[in-house]
Amino acid sequence: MVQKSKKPPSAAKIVAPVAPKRRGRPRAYEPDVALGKALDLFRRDGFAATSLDDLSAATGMNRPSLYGAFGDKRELYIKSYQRYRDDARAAMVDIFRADAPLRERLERIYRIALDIYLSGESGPRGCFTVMTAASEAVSDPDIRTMVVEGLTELDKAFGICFRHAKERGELPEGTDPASLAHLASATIHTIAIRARARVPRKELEAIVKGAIDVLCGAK
Amino acid sequence: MVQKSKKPPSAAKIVAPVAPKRRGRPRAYEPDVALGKALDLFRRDGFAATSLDDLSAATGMNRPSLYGAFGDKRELYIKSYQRYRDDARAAMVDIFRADAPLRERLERIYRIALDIYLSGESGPRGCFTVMTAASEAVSDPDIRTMVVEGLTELDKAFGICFRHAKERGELPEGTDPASLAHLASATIHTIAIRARARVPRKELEAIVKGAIDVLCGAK
DNA sequence: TGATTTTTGTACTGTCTTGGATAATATTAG
DNA sequence: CTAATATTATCCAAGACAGTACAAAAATCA
Repeated sequence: MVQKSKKPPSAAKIVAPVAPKRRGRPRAYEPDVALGKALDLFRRDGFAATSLDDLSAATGMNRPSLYGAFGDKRELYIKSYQRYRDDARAAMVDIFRADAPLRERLERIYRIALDIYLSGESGPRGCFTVMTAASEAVSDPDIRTMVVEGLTELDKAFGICFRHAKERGELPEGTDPASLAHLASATIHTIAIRARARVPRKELEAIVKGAIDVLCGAK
Repeated sequence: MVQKSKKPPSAAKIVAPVAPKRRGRPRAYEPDVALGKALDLFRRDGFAATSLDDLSAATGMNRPSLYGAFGDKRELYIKSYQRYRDDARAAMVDIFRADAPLRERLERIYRIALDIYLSGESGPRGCFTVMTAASEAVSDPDIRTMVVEGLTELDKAFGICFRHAKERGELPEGTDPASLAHLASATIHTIAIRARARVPRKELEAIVKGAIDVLCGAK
């Protein structure tokens, strides 16, 4: 009922990005940008400290519209988190798939991570997973599942990186790609936390540089 | 006024743990254990989601007593965080100071970290700094300062570890102790996050083991 | 004993909170 | 033009919330 099918089951799914001629009064908001605003709020203040009034003000939608579009607060939070993960994945997937030397790939991944964590008008926004979702994860099984998925996805992506590098001889024979992958993920996590504490980008870049040196087996 | 001197300025500071014969009605609570209960709540639910009623119920103190003893909610949160840091430091300082081989020191540190993060009746409690304090750090300068202090303190402790190890020849000549220290801290952070997502101890121990292998330059 | 001091217990205030009910509005379908 | 439909805008209800006022209670001091 909440998410009722938006169209009568038409023969073919039309992917028309424009005017499917909906029936009633037109929406005064764009769901995508509204969700983006909600994401920004949740990311800055967390679940509990973000009120529906805040969300209403930020999205320009009034309360009933919010409910109609996204469900209750928790559903909106989860949809925001999904959006965040989708965005983050989209920003990194090309680099993970790219056919570049290990060091270059790592440099590019961490540069993007820093961009994500440090952007934001009212201070660095940090990582949704680390800053707010992980907190909710203890008490909310659905969020917990998403967090675990996100963590293992990152581990795996790094894992593939290091395995490739080892196969190409970029890494010494004895190295364990899985361990290096976990350390690479850990570096993501530590800079997310430090970014949130307003550690300046220069320092974070130094930490990243040191980590890359170790992970690439340089000296 | 909040923290008024508890005794009339006596000649010598008496460290008597018993009955200094206070004047009025005796307290029905012990400040230390009450603060511990408050810490547990804040750690589980974060600042915003923890209400004064919750705190009142958990500590057994009623609202006015809470205010009298610890100040308002934010002050109580900060005092809880200080308590957490004191406890964590106390649990690790001996190991950091101990004169043991690098690998053994790391193993002991991480074992204690896991104990801290995984304990708790209603699920793993995670790390106060990572789970809730870092979130508040963007908007609250005082908390931010405490978080940064905590992070750098850990970095430094690990830094001393690795520098010692290098001086003793436990590490190859080219290694950079500061980078290894940051990776050791990052490992602390990553297990704190994963613990909160209810990743089982076995897996966390495997991650730690892999990290130690890399950090000790094994293989 | 009576005065003083400190803490407790109860009750209160005004604000904020989530979620929803209702009516007005804007569009399409026939 | 009329009916159907989807969205908006306004308002409301019930409860949670932080913080405080005030009197009763329990101790020490003189």
